Amino acid sequence: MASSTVENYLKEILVVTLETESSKVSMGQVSKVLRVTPGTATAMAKSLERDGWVSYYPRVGVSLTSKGKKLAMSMLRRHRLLETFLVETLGLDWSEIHAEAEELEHAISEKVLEKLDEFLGRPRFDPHGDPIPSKSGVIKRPASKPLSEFTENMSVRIESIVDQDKKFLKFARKTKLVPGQIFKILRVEECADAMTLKTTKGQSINLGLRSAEKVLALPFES
Amino acid sequence: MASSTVENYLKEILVVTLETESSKVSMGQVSKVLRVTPGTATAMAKSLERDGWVSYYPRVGVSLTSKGKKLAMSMLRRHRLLETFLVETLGLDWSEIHAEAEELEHAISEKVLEKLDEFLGRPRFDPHGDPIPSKSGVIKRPASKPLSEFTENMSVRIESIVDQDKKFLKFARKTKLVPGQIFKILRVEECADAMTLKTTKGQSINLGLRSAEKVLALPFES
DNA sequence: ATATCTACTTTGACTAATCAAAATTATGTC
DNA sequence: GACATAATTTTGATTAGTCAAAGTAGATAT
Repeated sequence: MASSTVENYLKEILVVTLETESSKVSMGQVSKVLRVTPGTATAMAKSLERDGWVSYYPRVGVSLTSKGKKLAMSMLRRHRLLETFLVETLGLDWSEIHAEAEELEHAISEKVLEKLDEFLGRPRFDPHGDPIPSKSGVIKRPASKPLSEFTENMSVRIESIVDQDKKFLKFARKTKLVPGQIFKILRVEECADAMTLKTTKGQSINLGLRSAEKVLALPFES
Repeated sequence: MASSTVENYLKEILVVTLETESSKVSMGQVSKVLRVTPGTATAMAKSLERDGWVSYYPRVGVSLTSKGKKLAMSMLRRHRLLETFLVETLGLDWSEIHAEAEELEHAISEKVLEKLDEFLGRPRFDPHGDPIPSKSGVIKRPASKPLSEFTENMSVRIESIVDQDKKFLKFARKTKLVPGQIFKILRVEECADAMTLKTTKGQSINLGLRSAEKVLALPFES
């Protein structure tokens, strides 16, 4: 049985793998996302390898084995289903569900998860718009890309917010920068490092490009 | 912050305290309910005392401090609310919810618990019929007593099943020996160590006195 | 009152997970 | 190519929680 520490390492390694689209994750990245010292990450890499969760290439990084990937996917599924439950059923605030799900995901059994999935109507996306892996570990990621990569006059549908920073999530919610919303891109000012969006109702938002990178969207044909 | 190990020790100490109605719980009992060696229980007693959760009287036992009792009550509340949720909302089987709640109770935050309580309509009893402590830690226990202490021709209302043994719970469910049910006591045969009950619908059950001790009931005036 | 038994405590050892700080190895610059 | 810098690994130490086995204290019995 994997401890919740192990589950966390595997899940975060998977998330970084998906984000960077390279199979090996460096110890530096691991130690950063898990907020441990580099030495701890190295020690953990060895013990994860010993137990068959990852392959460890000294001074290069780790990559998930198929056993490791399976567990990591299952963690992602737990996390996202729980987030959905917390928002949809219990009405918790969008900005606070991440930490809650982070705890619960280690405690919920497959059986309960299955019932929860059923109860929620087998949702395919969580409240952030991220896809929920299926029971068998398949994940369908729509080809969304950061807002910062769209050009003027395009219409977009927000898919997800990459960042988990509380303040940013609060801001995003206030300005309706949430999954499902449609925006038109009014202006992109590369030199001023900013872009202006408009909702269908006419409200406009100014967004720094730094922030725009954290918001994934799909082109929207109206 | 208390670890989930500490939470478990405190909760079980509280349960034993309530059951035996004596404030001190011996190390033997602690080691038995927590399934650890006696040495481990002693070591833990010391560290619980160091952190102010219990008072430890060597060779006698431990008793909860008010701080310890508060946390233990909160654990009991979590446990029973979660069991209620698992049965009422997710439709899990009565006999399997204990173990599930045992895990989840350490992961759920006060905030989520509060929302869950609201969602469930602030229930006062869990599916086993045990009272759910209020947020402030108050527990109302009706004056129920074991079935074995009732006499012939009395009508009783089942309040709770003390035992957590899976097989017994399965049997109890099948024979409708569940909280809320009304039975009439047909016969008590002290010498044969058995009693016979009858549901309002006329079905009868034979129960050993050993088992009858595990079923708490209230007198029922029809 | 002494022997015995049972419950409890102590001791020594182990694993998982962590940190700090020192040692090592790549990487990049001039 | 030598040297500085950044990333990684090693080493030594700590804490929580556990067990096995040896030691001790109280209670019980004869």
